[in-house]
Amino acid sequence: MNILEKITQNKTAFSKSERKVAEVILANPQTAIHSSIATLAKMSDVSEPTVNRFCRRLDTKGFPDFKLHLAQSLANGTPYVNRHVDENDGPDEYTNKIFESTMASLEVARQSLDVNIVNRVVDLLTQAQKISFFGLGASASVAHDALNKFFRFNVPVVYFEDVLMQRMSCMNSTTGDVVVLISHTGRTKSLVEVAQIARMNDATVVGITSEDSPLAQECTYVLSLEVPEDTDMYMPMASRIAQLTLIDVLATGFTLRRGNKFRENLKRVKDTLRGSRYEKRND
Amino acid sequence: MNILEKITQNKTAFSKSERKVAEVILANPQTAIHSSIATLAKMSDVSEPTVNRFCRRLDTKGFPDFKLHLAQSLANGTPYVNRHVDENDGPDEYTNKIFESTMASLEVARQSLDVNIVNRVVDLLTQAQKISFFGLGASASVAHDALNKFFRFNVPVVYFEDVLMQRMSCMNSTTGDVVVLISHTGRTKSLVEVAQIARMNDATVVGITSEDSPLAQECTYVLSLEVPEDTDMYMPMASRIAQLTLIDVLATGFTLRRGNKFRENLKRVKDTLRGSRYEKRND
DNA sequence: AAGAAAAATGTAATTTTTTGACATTTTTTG
DNA sequence: CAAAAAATGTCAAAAAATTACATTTTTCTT
Repeated sequence: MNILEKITQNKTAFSKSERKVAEVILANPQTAIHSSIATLAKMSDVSEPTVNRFCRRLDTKGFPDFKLHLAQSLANGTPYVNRHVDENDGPDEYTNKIFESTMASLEVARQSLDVNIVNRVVDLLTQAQKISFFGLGASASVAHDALNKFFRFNVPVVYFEDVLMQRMSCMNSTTGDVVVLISHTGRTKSLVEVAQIARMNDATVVGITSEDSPLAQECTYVLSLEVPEDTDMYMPMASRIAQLTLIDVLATGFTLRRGNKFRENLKRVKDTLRGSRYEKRND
Repeated sequence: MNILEKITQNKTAFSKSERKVAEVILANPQTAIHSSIATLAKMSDVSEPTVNRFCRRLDTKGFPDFKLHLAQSLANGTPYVNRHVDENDGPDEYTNKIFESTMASLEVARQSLDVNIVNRVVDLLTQAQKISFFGLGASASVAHDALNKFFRFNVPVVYFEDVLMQRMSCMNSTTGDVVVLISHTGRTKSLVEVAQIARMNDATVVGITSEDSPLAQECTYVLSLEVPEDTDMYMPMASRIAQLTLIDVLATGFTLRRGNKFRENLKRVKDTLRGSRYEKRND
């Protein structure tokens, strides 16, 4: 586990002096990894062995080993989630915190994803007669995005924002149709009902939602994305971002599965757009 | 830059002994970060100062500093490979590659962002009489998402997918209105025209687009997001994800600026949604 | 609330690790 | 082939981290 999160979590279990060390490190981890144990001890106003004991408590071999772990936590690509925006943050701070926690959520999401199901869903999609993407509220824009991506593939794809339209669309579905439902919590009543309707009409229902949710129970396949809950108010909805990335994964899997001829086709679609754009200067 | 790549690249510039060190490190970087300079020297069959000199040649302060860099390179699991999806990737591979490249793009985007402009745009938004979010194609879903987020803030916010509606809406704009235009390339003709119309009608135009693009030229403020271009076909549109994250940043800045009473209000909106959801079991 | 036990912390010495100075070897170049 | 330059190693000094132990603080018992 990320050692910065570990520090944050264990904070209560620390002794008074150890907590002082923790504060200093959390306040400025970048400085910490470039300091010697003596410097850090002075900054925390404790003795050197205390810093050493602090390191050991976090299951590291000692101070140098601790620094290694810390460096890894700070490395690009593995930011830590616990960077919560608070009231007094300036633009610089909240911008960085949001980007970092978004990246961290993506990492968590990736790990929670079951690749086998991804593969099976890609299979399904390539063979589908019709694909529908539905979501409500914040997830609506994700469905919207999916529409955009899959539309280029020249497959029959459908998206409605309106619940009634979603229901009607599902009423008319048949075997071979795939309905993809997107919901972070998986507790939105109307969406669960849409799932039921789709299933009753022999469509295959794929849920992009959290495991064990009411929605998940109604789905044929569940692509579960466990993203840290947006506990506090400022927390951006990282779930959407994870969902979008998953859509990218599905779209990519789709393209790969369809093979070469299909990809050429895709290129033609891209070229068609050119007319609506200003040319790029060749500089 | 990733230090492992750096070693690979500079390999030719190294001296004979230094190359020996390089080999040993590249062969087993994990071992390297947990060894002392003495151990590593013995493994490479060179003297300790040689290892030290090797570290310095790579622009590090010394051996411990080198280990820190190395640890960071090793942090995100897959160190020195360029992560592009290729034809022969299995589900496991392309899933990981997409997640990783998305995270990497976010990092790049964050660094390209000018915080001062973020701050000024947040200012603008908090004082706006009306906020419009417009985008076309893939960026439409980003605008859609922005609508969702800002709608909760109980401010007059507008979003149209249709170009004609966008134009009409801008025709009617006045001083105090803010129009946010989203486009990765900034070369979509109709959107550039929308920007011109908005400006002619005294609206402030904010562009979320790439610097120096035709669209950027027409904007009052440009939030430039330099995201690696989707050069190859499989590359997902990471730009959207960066745009969404930026929307999160703006929304967060907005909330912070509005202060406490506003946040309580926000909580009430959230509570209202509860009726439409299945309760979470308390387990 | 006093005193004993346990836990936490600091001091100082020891050990380990890293670095610097300089000698020796190897390589390069005219 | 010799002289200069570069590379490498040896050894000692310096820096850093760790250990052992003393002192202080906290906790628990009576």
